Amino acid sequence: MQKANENQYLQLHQHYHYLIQQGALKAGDKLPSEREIGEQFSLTRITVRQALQTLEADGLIYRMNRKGWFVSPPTLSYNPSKWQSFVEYASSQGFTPNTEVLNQTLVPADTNMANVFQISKGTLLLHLHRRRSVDGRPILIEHIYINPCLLPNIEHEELSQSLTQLLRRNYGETYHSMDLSFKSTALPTTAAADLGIPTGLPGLHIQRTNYRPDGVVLELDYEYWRHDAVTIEINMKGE
Amino acid sequence: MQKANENQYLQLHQHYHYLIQQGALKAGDKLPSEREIGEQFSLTRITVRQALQTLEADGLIYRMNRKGWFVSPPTLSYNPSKWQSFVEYASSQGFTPNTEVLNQTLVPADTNMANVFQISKGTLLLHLHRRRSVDGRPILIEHIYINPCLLPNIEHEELSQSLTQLLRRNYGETYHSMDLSFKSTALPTTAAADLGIPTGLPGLHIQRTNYRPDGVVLELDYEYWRHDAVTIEINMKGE
DNA sequence: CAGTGGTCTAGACCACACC
DNA sequence: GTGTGGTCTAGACCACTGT
Repeated sequence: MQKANENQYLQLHQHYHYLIQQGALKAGDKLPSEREIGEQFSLTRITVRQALQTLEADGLIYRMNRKGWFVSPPTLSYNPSKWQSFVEYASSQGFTPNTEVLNQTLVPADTNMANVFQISKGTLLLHLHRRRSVDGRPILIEHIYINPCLLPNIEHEELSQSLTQLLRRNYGETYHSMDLSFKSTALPTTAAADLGIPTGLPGLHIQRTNYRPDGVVLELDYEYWRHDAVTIEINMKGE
Repeated sequence: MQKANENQYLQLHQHYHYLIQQGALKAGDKLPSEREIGEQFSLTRITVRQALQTLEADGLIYRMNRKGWFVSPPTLSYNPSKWQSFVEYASSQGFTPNTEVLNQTLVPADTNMANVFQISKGTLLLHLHRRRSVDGRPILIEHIYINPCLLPNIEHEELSQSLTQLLRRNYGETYHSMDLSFKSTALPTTAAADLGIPTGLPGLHIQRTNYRPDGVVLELDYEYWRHDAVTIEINMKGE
């Protein structure tokens, strides 16, 4: 019943914030159940959940659907200016990366895609839908569109590997420049489902367009990241 | 009482999502009060709030403290690779930008700052705490640290203006390169308070380090953005 | 099966904004 | 003042996980 300086959910938030920062709770540790926490602090489950959701927004904890709340591991650092593949930068940071191809189809280009790739509407594009994980935790959903005319037989390659490396090795293609767009937004329902997390959680949406040296678009990439899984690092030279 | 295909809060979410996308609700429009919405759809306030918070996570609506919920305006596009000032890129996108200096002090460098600026611990740094708005809506809190030894008398300048332009005009300094780091995280309590929004909302944290041509650090900048106010755009050349 | 989080009801009081 | 969102109580049932 205390109406002290602080709201109760913020006090509970600070409690766990402290435990995690001090290392009393470590990455991957499971928190007590919401009901247990409620009993321990004489709080309603709703209040407990508000505290947990605030910690989740901080990126300090995450939930596995109906399994419980867990302390978040450190974030992956993603540096587009290094032109490294996911496997390269995840491994070099001590994570064990994994890629799954969820779907792989040829789809006709709509008006927008036709514009981007400078092809006529209806031309078939390779659509690659992948899920990438580190240490067994899914953190990223990719939707990649590639113009197969530029890369004959690419659809018969093993597409769970690094596209960067695949293109270099088999087709001699080399990325020349890319446009990136970052937006913090809730994960779309489908991406959240693919990641196994509830709809509406904050996420990071990245759109990437890769160009060949001659300016032709090689690859269009929509990425949906867990908001707490990644830090973007970029080094810019100018001006 | 319907336990149909969809949760009730997701149905309500879709309802407003549709209204906003169709333009029936426009940027800046106020939504009905939580209690009114609850009556209209026979839902509890908690369920209504869950739907509203999901729309907020999408960036479609935002709240003004105890005033109500409003439809979000379009995002500001921030392109660090263009080396433009806030005023330049906000104006060119049709927004009316504004900058307020919340605080301006000389602070002794701690160990970390001393390392970054390659000065001895305790040397005085200029700390600039600013709030930036577009069309009257605060969207960004800045904490800037500058080594005043490199820029004599800078503390007597009008510091609500663009630092980029100020440095160019008065000191001949020109940025040469910068390191950027982006992280999606909840806004710290103080930043949320400065922005007039509740603690714990998702936000975008940007850390920027600006270097002189000789590699000396000119400026260290911590930025906290509303998550729904900005899209980061970057063009990279390589490799 | 029991335990977990996910959703929801039907209220309550508070602090603050606006009039 | 009244009305708003902010916080909180004390329950409930459901869907799914792991045994």
